[in-house]
Amino acid sequence: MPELPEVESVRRQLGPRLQGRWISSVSAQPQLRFRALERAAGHRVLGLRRRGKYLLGELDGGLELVAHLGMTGSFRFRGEADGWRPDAYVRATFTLGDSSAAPGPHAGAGLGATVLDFRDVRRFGTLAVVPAGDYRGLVTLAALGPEPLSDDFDPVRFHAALARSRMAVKPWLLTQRPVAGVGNIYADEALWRARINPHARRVGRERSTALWTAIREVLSEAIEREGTTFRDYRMVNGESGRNADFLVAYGQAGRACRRCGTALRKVVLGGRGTTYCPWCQRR
DNA sequence: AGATCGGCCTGGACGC
DNA sequence: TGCGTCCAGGCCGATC
Repeated sequence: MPELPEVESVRRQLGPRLQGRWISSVSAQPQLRFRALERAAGHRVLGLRRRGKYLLGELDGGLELVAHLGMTGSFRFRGEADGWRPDAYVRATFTLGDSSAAPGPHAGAGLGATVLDFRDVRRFGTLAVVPAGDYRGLVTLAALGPEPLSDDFDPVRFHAALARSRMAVKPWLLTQRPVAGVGNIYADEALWRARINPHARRVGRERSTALWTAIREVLSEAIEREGTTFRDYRMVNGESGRNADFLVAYGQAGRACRRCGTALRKVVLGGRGTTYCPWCQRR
């Protein structure tokens, strides 16, 4: 399930390949979560940024291509990465023209055209073309918290927000409001590291600072390993991330806690599987 | 207004 | 073998 490190790994491979290129055409299956995709045709990609789990493609003409990988979304270039061929799960296809070529109906349509496929088995992914920065209808993106690896993510403000919230700390993290890009895997990992019970509704300053640190560490380390692959997540070059072997909480229920040896417990919290150490992370 | 819950979507794991 | 059931979970809209 792509979270910040996975999306960042995709951005690093995709960005240089898209920058400066024309989108000559777009085709897509009708999807509930696709919006105005055809408006991207004839526009040039000026850059590819990431905010939380969102990829933001800056297009000329004041447009923006917003992409969210959902649970199973991935981008692949046609014919690359061991001869990738589209299958029934390719939901959208972008045909790209040269950096130098003028945009138009034929640009990039000839032999050697670069074709980018968006594959998404479970259709939880989002693709939308909007006026730049206009996130009406993308409520999570519009209210997205600070980037965890930037100076905008401040431990004092983080603690103040946590103190104001009356939610359990884990579902609160997953709202994307206190910090952008933390999903189920890295929430469990960070809470384990900071020794905080995922059900906790009150967290002291010391512990909240530990959580602030843990979030940054867990995400940075996962980026270095190019993300966590269980089954679906792949980078643009088709390779898996290498972080799965380093998880100490998520998916480890029943195994001995690395700190104290207690069997890790799995519960459902806010509708999501949650694994924690009932001893180290006691309330 | 903030918190909570159900729906979306599909393949794979599992039980009988 | 084959069928049915359950699970994974990010985001969004409805409801409390």
